[in-house]
Amino acid sequence: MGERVLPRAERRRRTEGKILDAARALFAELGFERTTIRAVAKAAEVDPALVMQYFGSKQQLFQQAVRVTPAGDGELTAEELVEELLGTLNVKMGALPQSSLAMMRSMLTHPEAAASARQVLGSQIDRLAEAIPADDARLRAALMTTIMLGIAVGHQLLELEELREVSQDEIARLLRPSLRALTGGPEG
Amino acid sequence: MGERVLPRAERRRRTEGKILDAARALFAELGFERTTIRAVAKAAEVDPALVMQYFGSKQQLFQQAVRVTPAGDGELTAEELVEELLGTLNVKMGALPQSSLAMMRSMLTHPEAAASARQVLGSQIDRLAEAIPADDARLRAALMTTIMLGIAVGHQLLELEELREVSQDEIARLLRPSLRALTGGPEG
DNA sequence: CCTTTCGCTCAACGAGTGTTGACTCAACGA
DNA sequence: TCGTTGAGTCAACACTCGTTGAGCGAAAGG
Repeated sequence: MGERVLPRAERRRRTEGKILDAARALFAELGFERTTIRAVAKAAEVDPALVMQYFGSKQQLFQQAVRVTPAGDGELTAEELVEELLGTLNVKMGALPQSSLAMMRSMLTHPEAAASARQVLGSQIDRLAEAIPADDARLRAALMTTIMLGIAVGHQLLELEELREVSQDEIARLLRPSLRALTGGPEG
Repeated sequence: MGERVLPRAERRRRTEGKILDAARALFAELGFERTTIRAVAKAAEVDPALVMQYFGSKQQLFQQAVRVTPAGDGELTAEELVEELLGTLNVKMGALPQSSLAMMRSMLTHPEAAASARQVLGSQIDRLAEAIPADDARLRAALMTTIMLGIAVGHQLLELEELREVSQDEIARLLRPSLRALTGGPEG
């Protein structure tokens, strides 16, 4: 019945994938501490010992699960910058990748997730700062980044109803002037 | 030397206070999961069993530790509203109360802390919405609240250097136009 | 064919956790 | 003065967790 016998390499690849998917989902929902190897194994329909054998430790499993693709590069104008930030909002609304949610969920309580978050946010700040023509560009970039962080936390993790019951377009429309106010200009 | 004998009631009061202070500090630094009853007891120079005897369970100790004083009331204009938000920033910068930090630290990973955070943020949203003359007042209030949440998380919990190395006044000055943009007016 | 490799499971260990009950002893009340 | 209360301690239980090592059975390779 459909249960084809797979070559070893392919079988391994699929099992690893199932474990990583299960780990990402649980880390994203519960955070590092409340997620147990046993629960991951059960969700992946696998023995707990296999998870250890493949990933070494819970810590390394977490690292693999939250490994994130570095953001793009390229010169930006201030306006493009705002639209890009609001664009990530679109992604966030629908389905921010489980790996990012997993990192965010644990960033306040798991030291390694915190370090990872600082690095991701830091590089986003660097990127934004390049596009802001002001001597306090880094501070402005940091404020824009933490603003988006707050929205993501409130919407995705705390699931505030006031944000959940409206469309991403409406949020983007209201947020645009607030971000624009930070993109530069001495009167800002 | 100086170790006066205290009446029972006073002695109890002080011991409870020491335990609560230690609990708040540890919950604020480590979050709910990583904070152990034993560590709280050690920091309070007390036996772990006494913590249980006084507070019933780790859960109830946490509830007592994060119990927060409800925010003030009163009518506000839109401008006063922005200044009040930026004012809480001043408090946050220096020493946001340990009880609030404890709640925030755990709000992404501890269900009860999440519920408490939703309630606190929700009542702040209600309060702000009353001062905003627009039909999407609640959404605007929610955005302002999550913006401040993002700043607090980035500054107090993630300790982003870009925010830590500047004064609260400078942050307030840059943030003011962004918040003003949300206080009302059909032009967004 | 036989041997080796390896995906995978089983059972267990050791450490740390929240929590409990029996106990000690000084402050209290009559 | 004497029994009672209650603050505080000690040792342990029951449980869960991450982690490990031995072993099984099928695929791989010659």
